[in-house]
Amino acid sequence: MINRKSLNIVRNDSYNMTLNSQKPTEAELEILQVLWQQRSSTVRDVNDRIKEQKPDVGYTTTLKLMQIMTEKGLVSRDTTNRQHIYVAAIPESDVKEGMVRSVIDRLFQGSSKNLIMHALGREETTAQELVEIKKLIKKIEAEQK
Amino acid sequence: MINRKSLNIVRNDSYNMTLNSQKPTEAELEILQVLWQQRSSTVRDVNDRIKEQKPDVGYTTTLKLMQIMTEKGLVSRDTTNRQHIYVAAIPESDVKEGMVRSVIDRLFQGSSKNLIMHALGREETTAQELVEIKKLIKKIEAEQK
DNA sequence: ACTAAATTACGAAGATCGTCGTACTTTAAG
DNA sequence: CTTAAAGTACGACGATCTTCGTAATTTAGT
Repeated sequence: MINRKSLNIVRNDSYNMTLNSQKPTEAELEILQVLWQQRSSTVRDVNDRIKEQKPDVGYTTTLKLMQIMTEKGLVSRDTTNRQHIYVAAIPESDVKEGMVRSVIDRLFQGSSKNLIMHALGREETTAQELVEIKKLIKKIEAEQK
Repeated sequence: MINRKSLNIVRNDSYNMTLNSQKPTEAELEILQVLWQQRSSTVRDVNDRIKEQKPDVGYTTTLKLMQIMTEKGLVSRDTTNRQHIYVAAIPESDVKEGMVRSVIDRLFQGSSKNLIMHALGREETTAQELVEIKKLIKKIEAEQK
């Protein structure tokens, strides 16, 4: 009677323990975007930037989020001065890779190719971009030999 | 004083009203996967399938989820017989497209190409697959002229 | 016809997330 | 030194998601 739920929790916990750094929440991702772009920022900076897209986000909301992200290890901060200076603690590439892989696994049978084919079919790729993609493919093919 | 929060809610509501059909939750997505694959299923069927991956999911959990999904319009069901028969009410392609676009917008500067380049760089594409991709590119290039 | 098993309906609990108000602390300006 | 402005800490709330227990209903087998 103790098992079902607690087992689930345990499994999910360890699952997230592994993937956590790649799975920020929606709001956390927005903050990380700013930090990746600016290299380091104060809460004020981040909040100003986010307000450009979402004008109604309160300052303490961003602050609280960033404090939680510190606990989670998503960001780290320098608290020597009054205005804490935050930096992302996980690389953008890891998050990108984690999210892309998640989409591939959940919707494209685990196949990169399936995702690529889908993306190509979106009618949003210009002729120039197709050339660049072909170039990359050639490079990969060369390496595979 | 009434505004900040309520405005946010309104915006998010209308936002979701539009995207809702493309944004199932995690658990809802798993159920939809089964329905897309089987065309139609009972709750029992779906639950059995999900248990293959997550052995601890209770039957009533799946049932409740599917009832909620019915309210949301994500699935529809035939209730003439005792065992209700469920089918997905939104096409897999819409959900795929919605999620791919979301990833592109949030992590790849809105550029399909950036996502494709990233996916290509994952070292998981075989030579054969690259050939197929090139074939598709050629086809698109032909259409673009 | 009766009981056991299977099914549906539904309320409620526990988690997480995003939100903010408020209290406290620090700094800077006069 | 006092005070106003700006920053941090933190508790709490509402929404949403996932979970399950329990009650009510239907079916099937004997």
